[in-house]
Amino acid sequence: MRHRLKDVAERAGVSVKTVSNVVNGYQHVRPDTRARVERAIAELNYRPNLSARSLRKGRTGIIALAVPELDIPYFAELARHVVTAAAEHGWTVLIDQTGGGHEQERRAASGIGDHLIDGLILSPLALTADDLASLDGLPMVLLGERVDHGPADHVVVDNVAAAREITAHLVGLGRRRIAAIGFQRTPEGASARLRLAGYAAALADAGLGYDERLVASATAWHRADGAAAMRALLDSGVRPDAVFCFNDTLALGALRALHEAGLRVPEDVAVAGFDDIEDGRFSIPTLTTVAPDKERIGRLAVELLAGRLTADRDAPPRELVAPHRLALRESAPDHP
Amino acid sequence: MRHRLKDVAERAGVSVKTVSNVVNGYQHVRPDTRARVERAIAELNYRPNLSARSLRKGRTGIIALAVPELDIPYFAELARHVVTAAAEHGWTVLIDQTGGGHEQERRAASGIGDHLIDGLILSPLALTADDLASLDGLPMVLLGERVDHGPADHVVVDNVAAAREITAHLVGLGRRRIAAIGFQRTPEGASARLRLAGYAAALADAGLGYDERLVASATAWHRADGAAAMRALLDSGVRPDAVFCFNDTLALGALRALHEAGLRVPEDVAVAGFDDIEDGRFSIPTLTTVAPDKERIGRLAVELLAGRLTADRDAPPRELVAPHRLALRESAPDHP
DNA sequence: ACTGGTTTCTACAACGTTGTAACCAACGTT
DNA sequence: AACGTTGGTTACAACGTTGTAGAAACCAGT
Repeated sequence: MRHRLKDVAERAGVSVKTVSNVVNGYQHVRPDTRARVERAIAELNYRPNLSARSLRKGRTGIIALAVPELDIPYFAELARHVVTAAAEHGWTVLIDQTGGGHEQERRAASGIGDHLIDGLILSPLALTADDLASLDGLPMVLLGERVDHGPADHVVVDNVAAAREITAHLVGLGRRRIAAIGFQRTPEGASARLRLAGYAAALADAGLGYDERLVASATAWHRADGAAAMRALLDSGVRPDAVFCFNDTLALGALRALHEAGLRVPEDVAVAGFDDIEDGRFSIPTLTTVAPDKERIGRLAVELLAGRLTADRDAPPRELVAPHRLALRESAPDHP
Repeated sequence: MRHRLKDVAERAGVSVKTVSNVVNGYQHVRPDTRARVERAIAELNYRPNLSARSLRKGRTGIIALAVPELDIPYFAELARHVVTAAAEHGWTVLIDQTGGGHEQERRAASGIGDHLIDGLILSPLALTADDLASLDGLPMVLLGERVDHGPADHVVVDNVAAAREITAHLVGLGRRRIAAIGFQRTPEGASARLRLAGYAAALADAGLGYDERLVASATAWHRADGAAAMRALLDSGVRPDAVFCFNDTLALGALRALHEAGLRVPEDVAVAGFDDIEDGRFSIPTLTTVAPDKERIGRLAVELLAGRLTADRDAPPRELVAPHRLALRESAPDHP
């Protein structure tokens, strides 16, 4: 049922290579030859065999996007943008879930399907600079935190600045006991550390002391963890009047815990998140958050990868900063 | 930097095929030969070239999962389960977003990367039986609605029964003016039609009339559509005391619209959804919903595909029904 | 030593594609 | 008329792997 170049060639009465030339849009083919070949292709419903093509060319036309979890909305939204941007380059995107595990990220980085992908866009949680250094040269772009100036391109948002801005916004609302949810002591917590730094900086800017008891950690960044952390804060008796959660799912969990505790948002406690996921626009109350430009992040990542794949294979690693803005909604509104 | 079987063979002092045998776990290789080859493999960090392997074997080891949108949480969650189940069969899953468009689904079904994937799990919105019939034989499993007994395997949930049960639950709460959100007149609305049928059946069971004005349509099934439909219902003056939304994101949007209208859930209006996405466990209020066994759906789909790929290539198409249950939460609680 | 069977290994071809080099024909230029 | 140039086409080899067939070595059991 599947036909090959040879079948098309026989039917069109030309050589195999001529058919190949037609398929690949080679210029110098006589119009009537081209027409004959195209008719044969259509009649046989010929489709090129990509395995053979990529064996021959050394390229597959597939890039991989490896994210910790697809059912974290931020990554799902990001995936859509990467797929869109990649499509413009004629690439198919293989989406891989690493689960955030160290070993799985290593596997992803070391080539997933082995020679199956031309490049990788990786959103690492657990990968270290050593890991990266030990990998043979699969062109790679990292999203999120830089892995200590590892040897790969990066697309980042300015986590410190963003966290500082949104914390400052809470300060501007007159809040004084501002908690933070999402700290992680583990090596995976690179983003957490940066966001905490921004939070602390904003407090210092405002002349507010940094109170360790207001900082709650969260192993993962799911809704359940946010709810648990919020409950812990409330139980500990440190009566916060605002919370900055290090991502939106944490914040949605916190909203839930506050609701269960009978506290009003934003009147009693203002809540802010990070990521600007779709849910936050419809939650009750809607969620104030840092909105990274995900579309831009996806596009920049694809373009960096495109660069690696064509021109500057051994250019020094670049780091691009994607813009962000604050999305002020009900949970911590524009003015007090 | 990339090595081939030949390089390993030379280093180990054996033939290329022997290395291939070692790599593929062939039994009859002398232990010391095997050890020598394995050392050479490790020293060279050899990785098989999957393009070459699949050209030779006619199999790639990749299956594709094509869903309308990844940032609809239901599909993201489903994707995770499919990936997990596929991994147990040694398959890599290429995740593809069709956008729900007719043409894109056709493209996905007709082979995405062309010879690149061994099989396809497709969650179609717009595909018709004619489309399927016209496709050459890529092994395929369809999720969700059957496409009018098309020639492919299916994994479904019993939409009519599930919708009937959850509507009956609303009836059981004493609600009498039960609205439905999510109807679609387009060909894409197969699920919508089944769920509407279940809704209507439950009303009939309870001796309640079917009132067309209580049925709101929604082009897509996003939060924004749910909110808009809910607002339209409220504005139309048909004062519903319950709403069955055809999926959870619609329901979350409806919750939002009810909140903005100053109505209490469930006191004034009970709300039920369909899908049991993570969000619904943390929304305010938490969401009563139909919980299809997504883990099972993913697993069944992979196993049907496995069957197609090995034994029964031309067996008659099978349809498997995945179980579902009701998850009763605050938005339409257990008892009135 | 001879048989038949198994284990261990190898040479070769083939999977379907494209890059290379080479060919012929037609053309315009000297 | 000889020349180079370009357009259009083709034969061939190669990409890295594995299936096939078979050779060589080994092992009993006579």
